[in-house]
Amino acid sequence: MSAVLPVMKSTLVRKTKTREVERTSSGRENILHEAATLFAAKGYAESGLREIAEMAGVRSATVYHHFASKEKIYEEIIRIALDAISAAVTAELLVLPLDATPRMRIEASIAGHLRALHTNKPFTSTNAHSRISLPQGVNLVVGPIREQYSDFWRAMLEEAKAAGSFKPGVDPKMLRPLILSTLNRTLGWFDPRKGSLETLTRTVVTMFSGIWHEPDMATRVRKRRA
Amino acid sequence: MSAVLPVMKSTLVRKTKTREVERTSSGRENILHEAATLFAAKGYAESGLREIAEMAGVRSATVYHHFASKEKIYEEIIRIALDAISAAVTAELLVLPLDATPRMRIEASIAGHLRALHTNKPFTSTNAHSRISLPQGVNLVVGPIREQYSDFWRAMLEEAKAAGSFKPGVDPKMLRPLILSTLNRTLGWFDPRKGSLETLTRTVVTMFSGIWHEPDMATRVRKRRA
DNA sequence: TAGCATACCGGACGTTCGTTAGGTTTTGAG
DNA sequence: CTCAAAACCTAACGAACGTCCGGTATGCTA
Repeated sequence: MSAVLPVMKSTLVRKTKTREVERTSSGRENILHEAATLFAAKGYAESGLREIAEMAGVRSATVYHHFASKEKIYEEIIRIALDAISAAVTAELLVLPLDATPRMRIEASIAGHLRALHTNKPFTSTNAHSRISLPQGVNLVVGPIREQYSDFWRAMLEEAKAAGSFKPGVDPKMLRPLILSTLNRTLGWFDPRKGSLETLTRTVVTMFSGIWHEPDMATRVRKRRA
Repeated sequence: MSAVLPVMKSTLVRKTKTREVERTSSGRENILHEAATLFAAKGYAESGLREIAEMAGVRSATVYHHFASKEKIYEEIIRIALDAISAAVTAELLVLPLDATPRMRIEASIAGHLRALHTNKPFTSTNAHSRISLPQGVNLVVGPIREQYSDFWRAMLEEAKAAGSFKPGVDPKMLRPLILSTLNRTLGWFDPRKGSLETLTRTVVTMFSGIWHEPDMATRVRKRRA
């Protein structure tokens, strides 16, 4: 029995534009990107709307032409981040053979999660920094989406546990928060200019190899789609 | 050659009181504790001074009788957290035999770090949440203290690397941020009422055992001082 | 070219923020 | 009991916050 696929359904409602090609860096997209960069660097409360507007080359009133409120900007950023992560994980799982072991699926998910984090950095960093006390309304919308992704990991780890994959001494209930928090925190220190994403992934997977019961091959080469 | 001991010297200047027994929950200590609890729950910017004061049963002006500014409160909280962590790690290292291996010292440090985190939770949580953009003046004072603790870990990991303890495939430069961020993040999800600190420590140490070259004994019993 | 939706702006609103001046109560030593 | 220091208060300051109103520029469609 394979893990749930796709990991999550997309949460972004399709834009109701009839035709068009999405002009490069439209006002709205630009504001969104600059806001994400600011939120990632300074946090939500420390980033003023006038500062966001200035970064986007716009006045603060203009922001309200594109977004209903500061909270809604935040909410959309986090949804983009979560969508990117689940899409990357899904893609990574799709290239696995059908008879992949739980361990192979977990390690593929780790690779996908890490890749998504560091190729959407402003958005995923905003998401990672926001564990505590989102402005209430945001958590109501974003909470269930996060829970959906958590459930995917819970199910995958449960399979591994049922298959007897874990070494005695590890508490399986702690693995999901341990793994996900470790991955997310790489956003705070990993610099792609000083080390490759492949090295990071290999180091993390090797480090986690302490949880597995069988020795297994720890450093397999992983294929990537073009 | 053993790792640096003590880990750090205390950064708290002794209170210049002449005698006294420090009445239980003095105004100042109370404000400090409530502020730490609030910062840990909601972050720095989201915690207003009037809210801090109210939690402490005091008016906001009174806070300024004990502290020069909101930033100074923050700064002191983080210093308390860092002092507690380095004290616990030092204590854990002191009970090791003199010929302890690098691996034993690292695992002892992990145990000490985790114990300090979860026995000073409001303070250490505030410290862990504050990776990004402290109010500038705070980072100037707190940055070097953090760097001192980071240096301790760097030196310890360097010893292990020199002793050839690490499995090929792991990038030693990534180990310190990987380990420390994993430990610090446990503050966000570990609930001491649902699992013991010993189980957490054992799971983490076992998980990290993937980095070691030799099989070694992964689950040793660790002594604790009375 | 006329019409219209979209994008943007100046300027203000009410609120909350960290902070402070100046006055009152509490406390403990002599 | 005296009296100074410590602890606490009320009330306000200017600044910055998120938000919004009314009006102007822009660019596509017909």
